[in-house]
Amino acid sequence: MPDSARFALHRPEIGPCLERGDEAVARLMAASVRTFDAGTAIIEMGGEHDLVHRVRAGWVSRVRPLPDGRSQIIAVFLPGDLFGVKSMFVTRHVDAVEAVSEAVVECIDQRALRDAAARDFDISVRLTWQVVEEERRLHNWVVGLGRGNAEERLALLLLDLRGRLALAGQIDALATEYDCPMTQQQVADLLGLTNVHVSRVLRTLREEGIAMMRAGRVQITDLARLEKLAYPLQDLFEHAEPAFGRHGP
Amino acid sequence: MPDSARFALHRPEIGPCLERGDEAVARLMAASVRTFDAGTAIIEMGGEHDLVHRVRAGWVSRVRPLPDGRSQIIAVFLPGDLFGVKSMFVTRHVDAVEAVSEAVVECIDQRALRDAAARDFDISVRLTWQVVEEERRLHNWVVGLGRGNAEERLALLLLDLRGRLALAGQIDALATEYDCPMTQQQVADLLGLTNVHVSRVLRTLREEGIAMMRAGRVQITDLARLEKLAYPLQDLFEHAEPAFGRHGP
DNA sequence: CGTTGCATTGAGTGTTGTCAAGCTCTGTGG
DNA sequence: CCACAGAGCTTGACAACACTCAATGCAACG
Repeated sequence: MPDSARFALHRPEIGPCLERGDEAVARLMAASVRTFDAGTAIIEMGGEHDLVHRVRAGWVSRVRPLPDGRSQIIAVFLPGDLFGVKSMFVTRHVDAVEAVSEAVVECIDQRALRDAAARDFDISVRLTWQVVEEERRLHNWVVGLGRGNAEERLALLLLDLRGRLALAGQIDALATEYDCPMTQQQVADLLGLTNVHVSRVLRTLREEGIAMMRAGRVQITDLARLEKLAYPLQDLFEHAEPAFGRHGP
Repeated sequence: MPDSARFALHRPEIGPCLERGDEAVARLMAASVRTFDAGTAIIEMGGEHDLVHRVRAGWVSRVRPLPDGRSQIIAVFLPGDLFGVKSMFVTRHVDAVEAVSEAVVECIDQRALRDAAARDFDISVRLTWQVVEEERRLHNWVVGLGRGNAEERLALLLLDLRGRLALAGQIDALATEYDCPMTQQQVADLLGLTNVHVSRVLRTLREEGIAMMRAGRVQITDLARLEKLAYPLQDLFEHAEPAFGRHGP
């Protein structure tokens, strides 16, 4: 699946390292592949668990339900992403992880992965990249939620998903449409809005001829204007720039 | 400075490990202590740098200014916190780090720290703890920004700062007041609000006899009600639970 | 052919932002 | 000692944005 630029980096020498690490991780996990229906829990909230997961196909989300019924999606994981890397250091997890679409997920015991990382430097690079990349995305997301209005957040989301799907090799880098299995309620929980308002903002984007999101598919009809909308929230340095080259052996 | 519970954990056997690691890090950094005036930049935005920092005294913030003048504070670091740990893996940083109050900060080259971590397991535990803890805080913050109203966010902030200052040994664990050098504008940038609205919400908290924030000092006058306000956003498992006990030597 | 889940729309409300003015406090220079 | 400037905080009037509630539409599916 991953061709050349599965991991886009400013330090090109790391690319092959990450590629190999990713393949090695996938090989290690190949023994334990499971499929989850859309909407089912992959990791229960509040439980203890010792597994590091990797998305093989489908979309997955980290969700925090509030005691009063509200809920917030904290992150979305796409094919190729690792999640629960934190399991290597923390046993108890406060949020649930759910399948957004039908999802194929593989996993490995955190201890076995740690041993593998100790033996194979590529694997440890791959793990670290995931953590650093995740923190970068969280920072961007805090900015979007804190300072973006509904239109800006939605524009940012559509572009972010496009970019990540392209990196994951799911779509062409220049593609202007892609499948998106999220319901409007899920988009709302991710953007910190209500489903009703998401519907309204989508309507204006549609009427303006900028983008459409319908029947599980996103179509960007005016990329330039969409980017202009999201511009204030955009991370100017699109991708992290790991300095693994400096690592000793 | 740090007495018993500088690091509150569910796995008590890690406590000493973190204590020792923290002291070791502080010792390593003792050579390069600098003082910054309130409002000055510690790390410039967009620059490259190879330093991992530690706050010795004062408050520090990671801030992302938007091109149109808005800005969002992504994180606040208190005495004892490490920041820029990411420097060990990434050279370019997209946000600035600024002193909120006059701040005393020490630092070390990321490479030297990595070598030290390889030699001293306590140090690597301390570093990992910082990263995991930071991710946990970001997750909580995304929930607060996405789903909390102004009052809930402010209540959460006041309690969060209190808890962290207590862990940092700056105040007593049961203290109901503490110094807070942030201006209302900074609080607004942190909470994703305007300074005007922060002022309004503070007034209601004051009028209700719940809490006050004036002249650089926070006084919580009705802790129970403040906690009730923040309750929906509260992380039910207050502190991370590192599984370092599983580590091999 | 209902039922169910999701999306859409409208009307009314509430929270938060904007703009602008005035206030308090502090430090500075006359 | 006073006048002044500046920064930060407060307040009010108003506008904008997003939410709530409720009704309807529209598929997919049994």
